[in-house]
Amino acid sequence: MNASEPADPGLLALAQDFREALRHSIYLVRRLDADGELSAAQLSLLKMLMDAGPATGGRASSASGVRVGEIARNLGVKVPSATEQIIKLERAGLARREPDPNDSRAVRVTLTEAGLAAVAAANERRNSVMAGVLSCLSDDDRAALAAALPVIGRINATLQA
Amino acid sequence: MNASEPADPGLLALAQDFREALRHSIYLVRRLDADGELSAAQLSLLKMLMDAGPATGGRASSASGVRVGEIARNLGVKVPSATEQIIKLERAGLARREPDPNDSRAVRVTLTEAGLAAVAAANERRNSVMAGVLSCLSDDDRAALAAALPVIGRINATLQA
DNA sequence: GCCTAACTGTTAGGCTACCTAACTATGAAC
DNA sequence: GTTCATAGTTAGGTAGCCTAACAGTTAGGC
Repeated sequence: MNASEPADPGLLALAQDFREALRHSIYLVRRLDADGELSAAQLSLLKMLMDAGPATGGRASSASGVRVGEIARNLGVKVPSATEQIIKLERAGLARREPDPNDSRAVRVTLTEAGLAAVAAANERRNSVMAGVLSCLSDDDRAALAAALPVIGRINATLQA
Repeated sequence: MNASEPADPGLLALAQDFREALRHSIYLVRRLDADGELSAAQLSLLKMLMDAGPATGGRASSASGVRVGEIARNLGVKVPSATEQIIKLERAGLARREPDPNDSRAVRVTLTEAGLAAVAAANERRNSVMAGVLSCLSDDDRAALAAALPVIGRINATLQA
């Protein structure tokens, strides 16, 4: 984390390779997201609502839905950016915005039926495209990829904090 | 590649997990690219010039530098987008645009000294940040990651074609 | 009680990077 | 030497992000 250390050369090489892999992957991601029905940002937001949907984090005391600030933090964007996306989704009938009964400053965002269906459809479509790409790999390659995904998840989780 | 096939459930699960990992990784990438000196798009372009720099692809007959169309294809963007970035880099003194001696329609883009230095500096900085992140992992995790990178590279190479 | 401070979200304005469509200029084919 | 294809640029538009400024709500200190 500290730039003042010289850093292990092997670690730097891995860092470089990983960066390179991610850099090239944006092309893949762009292709996946070019299916037109839902933008990457919007799908991420809807998915988040779905995951955290039914019961917020929470207790019976907490109302259903996710707060705007929480959404922003989860997506790694600032609050105004989240608001913008939420408004678009609301206009599209995929999400709903309701005042929080416990805190009138806050807004609770929930998925509509249509939103749930849209997430499912978009995910299915993108997954099948991705599966098509992965089907060209060898079994060993797929195993190596599968083994690394939790690691990448761990890396991303670290940053969230 | 074909949506009409039902597709192996295991493959679909892997596809979903991989998509998820990439989706979360954009946060990491954003952090890495937020160092201000060079945008992600510009660094990618400069890096490409550096990699393909000295001798295009080519023979002695081909002039030095990379053509705009080739740059666009390599970055996975359309030609006007490439032109836009190239012009910015040119204005910043990091790249040079010269007419192709063999084909007056074409333009050859090359790195300047300053451009080379900028790539090196930006890369170093980003690598050390990334290394910092990776240093929090266990040895096993790093090994798993290292094993998967060539696979991801293979996936990306497939798409390029 | 009330005034200030902290917090939640929206609005306004601006930036970057991408896109498509239309154009210019050169090269190649016949 | 037209005609067609190719290489890049220009013009205009969109999505998604940002910061700064704002409005409303809650919580604390006195």
